[in-house]
Amino acid sequence: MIKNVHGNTVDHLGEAVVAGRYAVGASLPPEPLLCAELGVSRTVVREAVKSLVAKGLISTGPKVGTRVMPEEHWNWFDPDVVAWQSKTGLTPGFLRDLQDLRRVVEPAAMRLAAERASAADIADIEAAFAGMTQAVHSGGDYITHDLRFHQGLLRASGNRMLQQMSKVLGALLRTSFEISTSRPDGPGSSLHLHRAVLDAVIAHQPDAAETAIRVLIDGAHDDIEEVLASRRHLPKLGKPASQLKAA
Amino acid sequence: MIKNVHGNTVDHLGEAVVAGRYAVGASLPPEPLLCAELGVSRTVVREAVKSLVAKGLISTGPKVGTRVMPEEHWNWFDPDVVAWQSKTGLTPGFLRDLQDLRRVVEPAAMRLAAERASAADIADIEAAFAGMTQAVHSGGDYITHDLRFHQGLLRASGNRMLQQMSKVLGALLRTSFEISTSRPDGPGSSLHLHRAVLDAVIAHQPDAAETAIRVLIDGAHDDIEEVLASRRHLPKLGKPASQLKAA
DNA sequence: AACATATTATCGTCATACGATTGAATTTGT
DNA sequence: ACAAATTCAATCGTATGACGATAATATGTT
Repeated sequence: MIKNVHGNTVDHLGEAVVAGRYAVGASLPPEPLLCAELGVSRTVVREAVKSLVAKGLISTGPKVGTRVMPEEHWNWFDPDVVAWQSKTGLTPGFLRDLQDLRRVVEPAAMRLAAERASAADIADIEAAFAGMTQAVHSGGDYITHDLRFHQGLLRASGNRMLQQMSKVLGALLRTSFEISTSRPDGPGSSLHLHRAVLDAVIAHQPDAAETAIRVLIDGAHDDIEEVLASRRHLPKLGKPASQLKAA
Repeated sequence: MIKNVHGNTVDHLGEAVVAGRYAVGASLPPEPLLCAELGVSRTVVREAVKSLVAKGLISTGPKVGTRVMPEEHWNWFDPDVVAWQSKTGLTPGFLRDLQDLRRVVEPAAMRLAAERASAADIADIEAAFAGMTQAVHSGGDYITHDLRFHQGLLRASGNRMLQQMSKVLGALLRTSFEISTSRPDGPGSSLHLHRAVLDAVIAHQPDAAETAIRVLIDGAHDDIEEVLASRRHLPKLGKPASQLKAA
């Protein structure tokens, strides 16, 4: 998946930082070294560094170098940051944060969606649900449609901030999906739960929508907590960071 | 407030984009023109542009130029983006989004804070509250301490994402403060409401903490809705975008 | 008119040079 | 010997010029 030099460099450095390859507060190699390591010009390295600064991952200064900022300064709602974290492995702590967030945000968002969803919103969500159904029955890409389903619901809330959380929550949904596929019936069992949410939104019933999503969330929550408890000795979940080479 | 050439350029361009100086989908002037306008080198312009791309405000491409992305693509949890929006004027729609968000997030965060606040967290919040008290009695900077108060509470929730919302919510708190100062007693009347929240958190009483913050939020909510309703003819709130010159 | 081709505007990348800042080493004074 | 002022040096910050890559537009051909 080759994009362009800039994008690759940002990804490479961002992933390295998020993966903890450099300790918080420590300095990255000086620009000339990074140029040599990555085989790109200083221009590219500098612009990539500026991108990471814009995402709150690092800070720079003359003589002081490029240092890793503390994690609470990182922009955790940035899709790239979340993607890098997902790629290097979701820590239990991060998963717990995501679950807290989801339990706070999604029920409230479903209420709003039930009140304000437009016809176009509904159509999008219906299409996503159709995709989920088909994926369960005839095989196919379930998770993509699942993400679109939840993303559509968040969008239907009509709130810019709530909508932006779909990218972050997506990381949680993906993990939850991976877990559910490893059990009998897998995602199929939750199809009707999704349908209940959508029906409530279509019927403009905030209470019912909130209740329905709570059932859905609690199920996923239990699944994840179970895995978290059983794998307590393992530090991380998700795809391990493997090939860190680029150039 | 001169910082450095890069920071000024990012601010200038970011503010211009957020202020809607260029229509969504439209192109900014080509790099050479921007260099001339801002009186900086192409290096600076390019790095500034990359920073804005990282925040989701714009996108670039050869021959296509640098175009403004649709608002739902902007990273609304980025402190800079929020600051630029606050500076150019908070639209009623944006304020409503913020209020929705606050009503969803803060009560839940208070519950978590009541369960997990550490001694250090409490000390921070107490210090902020002391600052608020002093500001009311002997005059001083109330809003700064108020922001620290709420930020401390969010931090005490122990959740990375919740904590990051303090910057965004800060824009709402500032507006709410500006409104409350224009009435008798101003912020003084809400001092005991803040105290109630803090006491509940110290006593580890999630229910009480949630109830207390709800009272606080509803008061601010009513104030803002009142202003929004009475100023319906005015498009925006907050400091109007005035000096857009830099260089 | 439809399609293939050439043109061109604009960003993408590279290379080099020098200025600015700041942490650390060095000197100096007491 | 210790502290304060000074010098030094590492690293990022900014400027400039050049050329390659890409894609929208114009041109030409069938």
